[in-house]
Amino acid sequence: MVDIFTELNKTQLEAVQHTEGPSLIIAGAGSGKTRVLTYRISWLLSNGVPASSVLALTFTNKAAREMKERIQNLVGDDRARYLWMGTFHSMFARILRNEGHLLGYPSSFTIYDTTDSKNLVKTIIREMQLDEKMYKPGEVFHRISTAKNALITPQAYGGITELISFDQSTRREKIIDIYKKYASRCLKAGAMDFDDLLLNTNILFRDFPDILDKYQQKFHFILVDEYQDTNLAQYMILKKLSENHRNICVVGDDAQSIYAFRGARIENILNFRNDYPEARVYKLERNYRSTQNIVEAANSLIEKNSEKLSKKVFSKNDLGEKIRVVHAATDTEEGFLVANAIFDEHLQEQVHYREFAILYRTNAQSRIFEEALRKRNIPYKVYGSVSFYQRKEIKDVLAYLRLIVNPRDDESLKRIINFPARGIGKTTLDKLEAAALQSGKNLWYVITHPGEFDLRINSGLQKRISGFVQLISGSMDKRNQMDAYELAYEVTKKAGILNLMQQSSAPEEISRYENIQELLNGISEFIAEPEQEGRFVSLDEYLQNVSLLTDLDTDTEESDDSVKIMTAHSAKGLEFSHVFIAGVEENLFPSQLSNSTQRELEEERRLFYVALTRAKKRVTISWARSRFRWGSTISCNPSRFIDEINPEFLDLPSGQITPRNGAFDTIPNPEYTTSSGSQKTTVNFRPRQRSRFRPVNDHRPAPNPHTDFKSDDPAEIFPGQRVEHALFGEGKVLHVEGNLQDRKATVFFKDHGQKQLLLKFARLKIIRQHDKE
DNA sequence: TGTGCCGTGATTTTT
DNA sequence: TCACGGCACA
Repeated sequence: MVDIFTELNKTQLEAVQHTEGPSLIIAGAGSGKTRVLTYRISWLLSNGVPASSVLALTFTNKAAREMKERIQNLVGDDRARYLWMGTFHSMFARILRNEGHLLGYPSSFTIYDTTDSKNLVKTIIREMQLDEKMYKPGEVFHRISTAKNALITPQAYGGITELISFDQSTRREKIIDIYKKYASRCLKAGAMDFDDLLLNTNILFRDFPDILDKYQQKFHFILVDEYQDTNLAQYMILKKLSENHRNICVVGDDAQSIYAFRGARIENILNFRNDYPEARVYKLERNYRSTQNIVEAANSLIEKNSEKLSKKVFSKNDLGEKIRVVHAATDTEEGFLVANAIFDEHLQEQVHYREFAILYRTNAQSRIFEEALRKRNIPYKVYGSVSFYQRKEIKDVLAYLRLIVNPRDDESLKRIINFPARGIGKTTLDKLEAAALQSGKNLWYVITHPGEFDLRINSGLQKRISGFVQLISGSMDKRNQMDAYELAYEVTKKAGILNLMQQSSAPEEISRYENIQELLNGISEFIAEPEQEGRFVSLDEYLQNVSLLTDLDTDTEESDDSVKIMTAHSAKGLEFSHVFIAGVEENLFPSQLSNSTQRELEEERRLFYVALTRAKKRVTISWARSRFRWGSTISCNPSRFIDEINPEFLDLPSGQITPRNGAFDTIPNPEYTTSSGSQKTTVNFRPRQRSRFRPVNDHRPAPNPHTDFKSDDPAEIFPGQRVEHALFGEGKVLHVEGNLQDRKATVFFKDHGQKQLLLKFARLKIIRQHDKE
């Protein structure tokens, strides 16, 4: 093991070596909290603590993976392997796979994501014949989710007068009934949603003391990352599990609590010492990441919050530059100014593009920066757009796999019974659902026992349905002979999904096809992973793993030199040399929906604090005087947060912020003109393709040949050329039409025939200028 | 059963 | 503005 005495400062060392009894580590931004956690676990392991008795919880797969890797490096693979280290959800899912039968769940239960959950809520609302405008599925689901996070079961919901009277005040008194139905339907389907993983663990521990006892005995040491973000359900589980040994170590920063809107309770960390009076508190106050200026500026801002633990974060790094505050006339100009600044700094200061990040409050702001960066030919990656696993085609394929593993999963069945289209339409599905509802059976039971129901379905339809049944049950039988990849590949092929997409030349279809390939690659990587040690990996195992992934778990490859664009929320835990915080305006940051109460405003302020402290060297805050929102231009004022930073740390060009300050005028900006025509130049510039995020967890899909495909500029494509397409291979350009943005080419591919391709999507590589056969 | 038009409504979101 | 969902039609 590395010498911890040289690698850690005094407080860090103390926190690492504190083994017995509860401890609270207050870790300021950039203070080396991950380092402390990993060393602490390594310390435990190298002092003879068995890995299987250590439970280490994080909020993201990425954080868990990074820590695991670091621990492996410190103490070796074989020791680290048996750690219970992962996200709250995945660790408790693991417990529920083992013990869930006590609550009536199969060990191969399906995990519903938010979309599945909302769909089910919607179905129930329809069945109850409620007005969908009054009972919006999303809102109803949110109520249910909030209840679950607060450990309120459907049975308990009625007893909470606050909830009932709130529902009455919004004239939605049926929410309790929807919640009850929703819960029983999930149970019937053998499915849990994300919140159930926590709620059911609580129920399990509450109703089965022997099970609780077993895990209390098992986990001698519990460590929790980002403790400020735990909700009540998580808090209770931790409290119960640590009751016996009381070796719980929580790490967090109250100043970075930004998920209250999802049920996180900042008071969990604020009150830790009440729960564990004997707890030792360690404060990591030295920031190793940022310059003194950035740290001091962030401190001066967060001081405005009343709810906080006392700590004084400081930096011994360089003093650094002041925070630049710049403003633009319009949001479009803001995009240009930021893009130009990045371009110049990259060029003049030799900073890699990957050292830049643009942070904002809402995802909708990304477009402007995408366009501006593209125009400057600056590589970028947008985080947090449509998740890979949320894409329709991915969800469709996964629904097949889920149904094979858990035929009770009605949501999956509904999703795919008519995809690809096999002539089983809405009317038929309604009949099946009615039969299922009446009999209390699952849809799968209904379609496998059609004789038991009075379905009134004609023979043609019956044939099609039994074809579907055969497709699925055929694969079910092979679950133990074929591994996850073989089975997934076979199903996708047999269901005709691959064919369906291969046939089409529509750009969206091609992209879908590529995504499915990526998914399959991912499965293949998963089963080949060293951790599997070459054993047989079933589809069940793969699905258990995949349900809890999001594409934020993607590794940023070292070689990837691109500017990162994301919300301030997504940036938590990351660091960049140069950070741009954009759209720092009243009603945007802080959000207009969050400045009504003191608590909400304080959370916005913490979010801004998080954004500031991502930066190592330089922060640039920008705002625009007018912004295009929801179809019209609105005028904006600079955010109060700019005022709240001690001006001593700010670089305000003429001393104060007024709409007249042309702070960015100092930056060379040949592209941009302030004339009213400037907007036009950008408006018709559309993103060619949203930068895609590969689904990567611990298992990285094999590099997709299509991703590495180098294409030529659409403007260079002309009739007569010999070109290559990632999927269709070689072909000859017959005809090109349309203007630059909508340029469409007719290409004859020798293996796939004639296709029409929109050049802004289809990537073509020129092989020869003139096709001489 | 599949397609196209119109109206509505729109934060943040580790799982 | 843009995306999605509902409804009307073929």
